[in-house]
Amino acid sequence: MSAAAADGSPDIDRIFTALADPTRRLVLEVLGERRECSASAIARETPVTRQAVVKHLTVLDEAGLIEGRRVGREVLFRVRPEGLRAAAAWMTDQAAAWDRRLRRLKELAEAPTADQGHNHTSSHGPGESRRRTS
Amino acid sequence: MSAAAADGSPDIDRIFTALADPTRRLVLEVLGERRECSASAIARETPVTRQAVVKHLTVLDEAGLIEGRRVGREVLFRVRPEGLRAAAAWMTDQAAAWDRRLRRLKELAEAPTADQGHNHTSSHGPGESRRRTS
DNA sequence: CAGAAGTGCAATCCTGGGGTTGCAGGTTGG
DNA sequence: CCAACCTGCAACCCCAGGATTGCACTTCTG
Repeated sequence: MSAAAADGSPDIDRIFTALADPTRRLVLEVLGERRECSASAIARETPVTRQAVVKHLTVLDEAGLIEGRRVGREVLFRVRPEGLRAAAAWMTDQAAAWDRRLRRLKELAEAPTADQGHNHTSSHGPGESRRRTS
Repeated sequence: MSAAAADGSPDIDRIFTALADPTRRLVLEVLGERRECSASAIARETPVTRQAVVKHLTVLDEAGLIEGRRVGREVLFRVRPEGLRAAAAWMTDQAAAWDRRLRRLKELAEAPTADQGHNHTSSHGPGESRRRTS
């Protein structure tokens, strides 16, 4: 049942993890070209064993990037554009947020700010408690 | 020198690989909040050692998601929104392509097509030459 | 009904890469 | 000039996960 992408939460982690693997992207591509496809069918036209394909399909499904339905003795998978779209939206948002900060930083640098003193951080007082930095 | 994202090619593989790691996303987030940051600074406010941070910064840089400039004795990194944007665009394109095919498939199924015979594929002729399917 | 084709599951192998430690080389500031 | 701080390798540990093999079960076809 996918376990993800059921609602509006894209589950970024699963999606990026799924998309990070080349073989998985290959499988996705094949699935994108054909309309519906079984694991065995994909395995037949890629240099990957059926079992490996199944694993990848599972990951892709959990990421909400594909969905499968059982027909007779075989399971047909198809691509789910919404998943990718959601992830794309997330990335665009992030980029926008960064842009905002950078732009702000820039115009703040150009403005004749009076108080420019770097406040020394003052965070190295007693008790480091951080991880060893070497 | 990043080695990537110099031109218009987003280098999907590097970007997704970079984004797939949680720690790397954390580093990115920190870098997104602060305007510019050194590796040591990031290491100081995350549960990661400086060396690990450096590795992640390298990966992010090669993916074109950040850029660094040497100042005095330290190297300051900043986020690069364009990289993310490019990747997002790629994903959106993919999703669109899939949508197109699925839509086409659907209207083709609804249309009263005369010739509906499944053409049997006929691809299992002589000479499999594929990998062992078990 | 028997064989072929497809799926599901479990055990195993093995490489990649995230994380750490250790040390050497540069810069900065008192 | 010396101490503090930051960066830059390099070697090493360790485990997640990608890939394979083997077998049992179900479904379709002749």
